[in-house]
Amino acid sequence: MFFSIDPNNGIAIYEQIVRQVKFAIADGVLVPGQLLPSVRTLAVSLAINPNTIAKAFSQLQNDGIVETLRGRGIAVRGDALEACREARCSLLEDRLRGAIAEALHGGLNAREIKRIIATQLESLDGQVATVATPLPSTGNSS
Amino acid sequence: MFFSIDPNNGIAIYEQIVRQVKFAIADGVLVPGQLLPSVRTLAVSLAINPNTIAKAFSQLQNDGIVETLRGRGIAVRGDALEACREARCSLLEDRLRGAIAEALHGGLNAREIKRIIATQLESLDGQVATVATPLPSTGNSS
Amino acid sequence: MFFSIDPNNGIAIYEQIVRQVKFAIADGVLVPGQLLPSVRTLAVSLAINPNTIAKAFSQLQNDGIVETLRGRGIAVRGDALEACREARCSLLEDRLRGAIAEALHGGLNAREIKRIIATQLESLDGQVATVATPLPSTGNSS
Amino acid sequence: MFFSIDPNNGIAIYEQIVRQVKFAIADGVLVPGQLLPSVRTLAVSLAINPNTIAKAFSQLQNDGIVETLRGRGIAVRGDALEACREARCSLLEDRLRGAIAEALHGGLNAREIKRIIATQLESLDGQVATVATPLPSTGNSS
DNA sequence: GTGGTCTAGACCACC
DNA sequence: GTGGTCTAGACCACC
Repeated sequence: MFFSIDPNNGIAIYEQIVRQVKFAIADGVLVPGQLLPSVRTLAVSLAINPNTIAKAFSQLQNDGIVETLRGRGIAVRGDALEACREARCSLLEDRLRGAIAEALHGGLNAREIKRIIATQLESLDGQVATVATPLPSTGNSS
Repeated sequence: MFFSIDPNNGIAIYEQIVRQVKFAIADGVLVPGQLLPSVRTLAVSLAINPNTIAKAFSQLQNDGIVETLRGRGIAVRGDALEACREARCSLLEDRLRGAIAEALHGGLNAREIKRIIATQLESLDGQVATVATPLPSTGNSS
Repeated sequence: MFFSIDPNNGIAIYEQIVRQVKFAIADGVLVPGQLLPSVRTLAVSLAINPNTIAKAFSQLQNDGIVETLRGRGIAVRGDALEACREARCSLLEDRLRGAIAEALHGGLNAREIKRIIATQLESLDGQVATVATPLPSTGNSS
Repeated sequence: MFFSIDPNNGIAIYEQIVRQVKFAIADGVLVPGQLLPSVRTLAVSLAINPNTIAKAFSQLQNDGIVETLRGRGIAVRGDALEACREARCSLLEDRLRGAIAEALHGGLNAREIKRIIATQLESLDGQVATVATPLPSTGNSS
């Protein structure tokens, strides 16, 4: 499964799911027409109540990202890719901006922030390298 | 006032206050022995309910950062500086790490993340400079 | 209370609430800035689960009709009136159109439908006359 | 085929089929003794799951409108005409009454409702005429 | 099997 | 007091 939920990171669980579905579409992991994992399947595999999953999917439907096929499941809409790419950018930028703003406001200067970020990127990049960077020939991706 | 509260950034308001008090101490804006602004003063100036301020101060007391001086107010403890410096680092690192982790997990690679961060640093650094460090020549602002 | 819910009329309860809130705003019964009845209050007075009320209010927020004032309640937005007037028209027209289409398709002709409608209007109009037609000078309101 | 199903009009699909069968009988399009189209035929022509058709037919049997002729199919019962005429009236009246009640409750007065109805009758009557009344010489279909 | 709706009841943050 | 989120479990319509 391509979702990883942290129930204590301050972001509501259903919101984490909404974001990750959008990211997966933006990334091509979920393609237009494809069915999302079912509410019950996700609920079991993430150990989360089905209502919470349903709430996330309902919001994705409101956002025009998915559509329900009665009795069959919930599918990625044909026009979702572009919207998800834009959403991913703005969602991630917002979060990074918030974190950086707090760091600056909290008394760190740009150099210290950059050093922290570089450290985090190194340690985190390794963990997801096999998933997120399947192109070994990129050369200097960092 | 050195607090800036965003009621919609996902972090609880009382938690934002706790963090910013710790940052102010780590930064030397608040020094050991100094009284915090009163609950009422802060509530009015931030347009926030006094209960929320009180909850933040209560948590600061639990964290061993401040102490109540009966009849006088709430003061920064003598041993708070070191704890706040450590807390600042870990709090900010945690938040930055979370944001970066989501970005990597969401399909951005390190280069793209660095570009976004550089952009945010440029735009934010300018804004904060005028707000957070208004006294370039002061030397001993406390 | 200005809501009347029928749990068995085929329309979801939360959807009935959404419609009636919009109608109340369109009608001036709820005015911009005014707080909606609280979730708990409505739940008790309508004998409906609070979650169902909350779901309705959440959809009203998605529709841009209301906004939540943290800790105070949910208020009608300043720009809700026009949107609700338009929504009322289209929602009611859709439902009337559906009913008429079924009647025509089911073998009634326009004259029979008009007769039924006239009968219903007479009996129903009387019931709500004091609420819905406060203008005695209209002359031929029917 | 004399059925037109709208999967999104709020009425359950099987219920739409039940109603339309009754209307067809009331209208003489289906006569006592006549076989209904088979479950499979209807399922294909309406692009609906056979289970849904079967559920509708089962309810028609419970309502005493049709009977199963073993090995031959499902036929309109000899005494169905009168029951369907009554059912048609009450079903359509109920729906029209519901729509009108909501319109009155929602703040429209009888005059506005009548104007909407007249508009709908005009536009719908034309469309339905070509489908439901294949008699080009009728002249005054209302 | 699928999602949609609803009830019942809990905890949280904020006023 | 206020709304927001979450869990647990039920029933429905449709496939």
